[in-house]
Amino acid sequence: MAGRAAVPEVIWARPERTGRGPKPAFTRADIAAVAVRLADAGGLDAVSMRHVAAELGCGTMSLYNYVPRKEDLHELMVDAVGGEHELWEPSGDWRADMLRAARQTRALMRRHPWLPALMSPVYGFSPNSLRYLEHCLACLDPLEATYGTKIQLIALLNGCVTTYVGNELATAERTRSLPWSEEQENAVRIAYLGSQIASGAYPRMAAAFMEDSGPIDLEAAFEWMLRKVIDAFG
Amino acid sequence: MAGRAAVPEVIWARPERTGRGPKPAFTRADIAAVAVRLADAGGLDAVSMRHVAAELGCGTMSLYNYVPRKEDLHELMVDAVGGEHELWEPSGDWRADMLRAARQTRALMRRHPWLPALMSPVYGFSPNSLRYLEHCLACLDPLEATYGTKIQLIALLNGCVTTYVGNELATAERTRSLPWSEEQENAVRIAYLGSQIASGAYPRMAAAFMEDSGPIDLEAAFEWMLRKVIDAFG
DNA sequence: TCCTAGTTACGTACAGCGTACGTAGTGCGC
DNA sequence: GCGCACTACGTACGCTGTACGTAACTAGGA
Repeated sequence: MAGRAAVPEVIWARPERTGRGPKPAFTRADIAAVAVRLADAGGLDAVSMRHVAAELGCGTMSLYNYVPRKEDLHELMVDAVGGEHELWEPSGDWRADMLRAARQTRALMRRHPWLPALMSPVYGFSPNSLRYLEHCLACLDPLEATYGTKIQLIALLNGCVTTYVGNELATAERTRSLPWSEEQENAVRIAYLGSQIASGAYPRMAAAFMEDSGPIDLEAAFEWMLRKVIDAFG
Repeated sequence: MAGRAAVPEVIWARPERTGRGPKPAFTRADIAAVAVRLADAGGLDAVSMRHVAAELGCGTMSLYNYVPRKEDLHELMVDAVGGEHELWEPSGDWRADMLRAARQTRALMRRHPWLPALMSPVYGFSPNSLRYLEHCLACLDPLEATYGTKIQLIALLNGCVTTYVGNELATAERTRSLPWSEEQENAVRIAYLGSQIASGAYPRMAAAFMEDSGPIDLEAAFEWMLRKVIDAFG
């Protein structure tokens, strides 16, 4: 009879404390905050059950009283930073509001570079995710469309932002614990790409390389992408 | 002096064999094929260096002669399945060609459900990725735009497909090694979502739930999303 | 032709991971 | 006040990636 439940559980459905026995020493918010801090400082790899427990000042296995599986810890983290979303009074211009939401999400992800890697539709039910989704729907009130369409718009936009920022951050995160720098890694990859292009097998890529459109403006590219997606909805 | 290089390396820049010493027992293609087979059968978790080596019939550490880091094994895998892309003669209608490419990518990801998780811009330099990118650029010849814009279009489209299919597959992959089924997990999450919505805190989500738009047609939603994005480019 | 240097092959070992399980101790509800 | 549900946590298992050392092998240079 001991042991973990053999049936799936949503951590949000599990009450934080049940009233019997010693008072829990921490809240979920405490735990999430510690995990987020560790991830911000040392990347997702720094978030291990042992490490989080040590930082909280308790034994490793005690953590399992609060967080049945590591995945739930991730869910707590996503929800915690989701709380950083600052909502606003919908302006009546849904396009502008969607832009604003996307920019905010991007800022959030740059503050917490591990976030894109944890983004999963599975985590879409956390309190702060629901709060954010409801807010976006409110912003979309002026758009004449079914809720189904609106939710698709939100999902598509979030997906694009996640992909976009994830790409921006991928190398940085990847090289965090490696003995060489992001610049070195990029240089090596670009050198290889150049050698391939020089082989003549990829004429259009070669042309793209020659195009020399000046320094890439990540900011502008992001805005451009957002507008394309938003415009697609009328 | 012994030990691995302290400088980044691209596996594709490293020759498959150098001519001295015993002949290698396997090719990269062999290794990639085994890893892909394991991942198809048991998910990404089944792809460990030990497991792959065992399947190849060699010692674990021998594998490191071919693949310096596990990450490179992933890169091999992505490239290997990228080879499954069947290219075609550009039709002259770039919209149709992009649709075709996206559908093919989706099919590829459904055949190899671990693929979305490994999709990273970092792997964009593998031979088959370059081949695919060049092909897409050829399809976009009729579109009047800079190569920079075209590459952005391709990236955006790939990102959307990855996000979309990744979302479709996330739960399935996640529950693969769990003691309960995808359906059970979904049921629990939806039950929780329902309880939250019933609380009245999310009126628009409640309305969305009530909307009852009939059974969700994933296929149609995917096509719809593609058209939206493609149409955004004119 | 032989020698040697660069490879391949692979066993051992280490640090770290998630977490199952067992055992104490604590305090609320009956 | 009794009992039970809960917290706390040490130990242990099987797994991971991979550093390192050693033995076998073979192509290139003398």
